[in-house]
Amino acid sequence: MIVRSVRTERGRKTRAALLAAGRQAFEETPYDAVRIDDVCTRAGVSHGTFYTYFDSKEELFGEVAAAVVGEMFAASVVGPGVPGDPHARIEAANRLYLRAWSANSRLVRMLEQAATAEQSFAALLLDLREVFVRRGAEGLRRLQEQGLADPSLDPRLTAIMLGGMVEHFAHVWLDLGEHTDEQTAVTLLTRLWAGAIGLTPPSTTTQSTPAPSSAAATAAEEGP
Amino acid sequence: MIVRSVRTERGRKTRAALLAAGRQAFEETPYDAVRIDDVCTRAGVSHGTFYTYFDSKEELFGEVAAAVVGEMFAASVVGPGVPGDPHARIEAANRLYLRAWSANSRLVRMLEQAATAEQSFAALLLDLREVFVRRGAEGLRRLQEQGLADPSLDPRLTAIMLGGMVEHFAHVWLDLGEHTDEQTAVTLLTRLWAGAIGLTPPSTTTQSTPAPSSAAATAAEEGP
Amino acid sequence: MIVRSVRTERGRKTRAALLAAGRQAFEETPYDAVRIDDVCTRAGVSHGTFYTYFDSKEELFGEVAAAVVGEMFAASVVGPGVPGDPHARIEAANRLYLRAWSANSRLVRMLEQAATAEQSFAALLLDLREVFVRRGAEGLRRLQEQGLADPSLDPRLTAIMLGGMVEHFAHVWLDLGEHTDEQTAVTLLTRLWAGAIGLTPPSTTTQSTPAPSSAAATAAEEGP
Amino acid sequence: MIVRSVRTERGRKTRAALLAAGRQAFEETPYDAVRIDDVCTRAGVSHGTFYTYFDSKEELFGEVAAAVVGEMFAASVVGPGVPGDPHARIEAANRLYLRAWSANSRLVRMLEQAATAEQSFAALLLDLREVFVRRGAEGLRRLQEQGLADPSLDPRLTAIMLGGMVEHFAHVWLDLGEHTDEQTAVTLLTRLWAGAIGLTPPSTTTQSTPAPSSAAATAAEEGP
DNA sequence: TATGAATGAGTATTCATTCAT
DNA sequence: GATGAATGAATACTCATTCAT
Repeated sequence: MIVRSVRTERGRKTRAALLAAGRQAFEETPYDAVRIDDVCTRAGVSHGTFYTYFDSKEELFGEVAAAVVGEMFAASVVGPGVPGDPHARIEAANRLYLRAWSANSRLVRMLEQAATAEQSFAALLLDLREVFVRRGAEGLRRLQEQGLADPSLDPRLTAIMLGGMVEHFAHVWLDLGEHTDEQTAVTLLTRLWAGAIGLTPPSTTTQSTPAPSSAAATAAEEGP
Repeated sequence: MIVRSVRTERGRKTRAALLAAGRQAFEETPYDAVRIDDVCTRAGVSHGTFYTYFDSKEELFGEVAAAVVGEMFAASVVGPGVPGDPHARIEAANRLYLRAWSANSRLVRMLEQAATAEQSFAALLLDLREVFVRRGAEGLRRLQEQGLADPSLDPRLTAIMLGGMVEHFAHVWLDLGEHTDEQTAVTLLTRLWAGAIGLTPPSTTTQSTPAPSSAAATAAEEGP
Repeated sequence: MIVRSVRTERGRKTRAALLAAGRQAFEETPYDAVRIDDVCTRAGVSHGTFYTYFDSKEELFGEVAAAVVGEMFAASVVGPGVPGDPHARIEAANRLYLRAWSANSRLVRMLEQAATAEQSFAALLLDLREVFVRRGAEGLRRLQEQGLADPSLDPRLTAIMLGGMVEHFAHVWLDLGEHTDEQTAVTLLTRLWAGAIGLTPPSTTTQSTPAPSSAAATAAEEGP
Repeated sequence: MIVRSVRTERGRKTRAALLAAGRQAFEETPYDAVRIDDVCTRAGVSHGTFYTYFDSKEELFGEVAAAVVGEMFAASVVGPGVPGDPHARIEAANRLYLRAWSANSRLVRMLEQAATAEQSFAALLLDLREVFVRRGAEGLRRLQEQGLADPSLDPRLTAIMLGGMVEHFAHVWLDLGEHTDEQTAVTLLTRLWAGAIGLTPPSTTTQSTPAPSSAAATAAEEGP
């Protein structure tokens, strides 16, 4: 079976079922504990059928991971209508960041795990991280240019560190069970982030608006 | 072999060899890929001998992990002779923090992985994290009391987030190959940390306040 | 492979081959010495295939034993056309009894052995024994009602003892190599059995009593 | 260690401890499940020590079995003062027979099991059985000579069958949990035995004694 | 395409036995 | 003699993958 491309409607459905079943399985079960039989059972197909569509568990996981990463890319995009207030924009970005990582926490962990064994997964992971890093660095650079953030900070390294703070918190919060609510977490992450980059206090910028977060409600288009 | 307690010098050496070999193996190989026979070969004993000292791979890993966690506890203690300057003390703490996690990055990742499957490992991991969180929260609280840090920050949550930033950076830096040198990393982490908590710049503060140095004297063994 | 039900003809054949091979192996080899690989080799399948149909050696043995017990149940039924003469009927029953136990002597011994370790086997064994005990007790009770046997004998206990005599003799005869021929054995067992229950000699009784033959008609399918 | 004969007092004690521990273990545990380590633990010696006294588990079991068989030989001897009444003498013999087999039921079963694998054990078992068979055949022959039992019965085969009845009942009674008390069992076994060999009813012999069993109370010296 | 039976490499684990101390 | 650490042969079992139907 060399031609893996699906030809018929029926085949497309089977493939989709296997992918969905695989994603479910990888979310619930540690990587090595995921059995192809489990996936097939969930998908309602026989074991032999799996190999019509995938060469191995690795290939299946690769596709699942790529799909997840694609979703995270999409989710990370701050939509149009972002307020001008930098603080509100950072908050909006942090909320998206936290949600994106929270939604796929298990699978990202698994991807990290798989990355230690397979080069291709490591590359996928780096790609994923790079998107967030670039976005963060870009936002910081813009603030620096506007004279709103400490200009001596290295944008890339700073974005890695502060982005890592958010990403890591998503893990601690969801996987390790640290108790807090999203609003509290986002607010604090944003304050720390703002303080860390020396963001000129909103008091100067938004003198008349005591509630930056209310402005954030209609926010977005791009990260900080 | 029900009695697992080692009775002779020879036995103690063999056990130590197995532990050392296990640690090596767990550092180099993904958890599920570690074979008991690999460990035995490294330790220079037959595989039957393994079961004289451990019941399973899990038990071996448990001991290895406990040892690593113990080392990290020890390494996280900021020793005496630290300068009284809060900024310098944060930097010292961050350096220790980064080194502690860097040195055992692989094993901690593995512990996280193992924690998803075994409750006991999850508990060990929480203990480990808690020590660092407490230390961080305590340091922040002291600075707040001294009027040197933003008093409105929740100490625990802030410590989790900023500690996570350091911990996560250790991972990105070492495991994912982000290029930078330790000094640059520590300096930046410290600046971000200090900015995040609103640490009053030393130059301004230290002049008129004799407090920091005297306070530092009684806090010499604790991080920020 | 959770679904153990066989779906195809091929599967049914393989399963049957494993059962047959297992029965052979258990007949030739002490229980603990039976290797799953031996069974697979006899059945001409790889050892992986074994686990498609059975979870363990115990499960295989359970099915083999159940089959044997089923056969013994069937073989113990004294068919129609048995003479009405009680003595002749006891003889017929003893012959069947002896043959049934002789044919499966090894497997029954093995079942006894297995029963010391596994509760389910003990239950199977008790069931098997109970069938023969009931049949014997029932036959005796009928003879007692007809005034042909000592009415003071406890039917159940007597059946256990005399049945045990036959069962045990099958073992001594076949497994321990006591030399004699079946006819001699059956004749003697029958004389002892008849004497033990005080069976009224047929010559004396049958003449004036039309009962035995009529009674035999309704007891044609039951042993003594 | 070629010389296995024990030289010192200490050695004799250790050996005895191992034998006792082995007997206990073999009584409680199926043959293959008996671990040499168990035996050593019970005996309070280290594993290595076992091999100072025995070559293998088989050798140990051989000695244990020989000791048990020796005891059963001894126990089977009906002591002096046996009453002349044949019925009482049969009862006394049956009681001894039942007790001897009951006391060592588990070990005899194990010996049977071991006999299927090792020739030497089979021989030991045959020896044991032979003693009881001889004794039974001899008793029957005597009764036949005295005109008290059916002279047409083959003494050896009859003794095997009736002896088997007792032996087998001991097993069913003790190992399989058939409920009854010893007195009931012995009385019934004796009645069946007596009836089976056509023993001339006591009424002829002990006219004035309506309670044969009371005479049996002071019985014994030899079997029937 | 789908099925599910067959395969066998790979791994953990047990335990009798040996041997240095 | 006694100890207990070391050995490794023997075996059960799993599961990804192949293949005939």
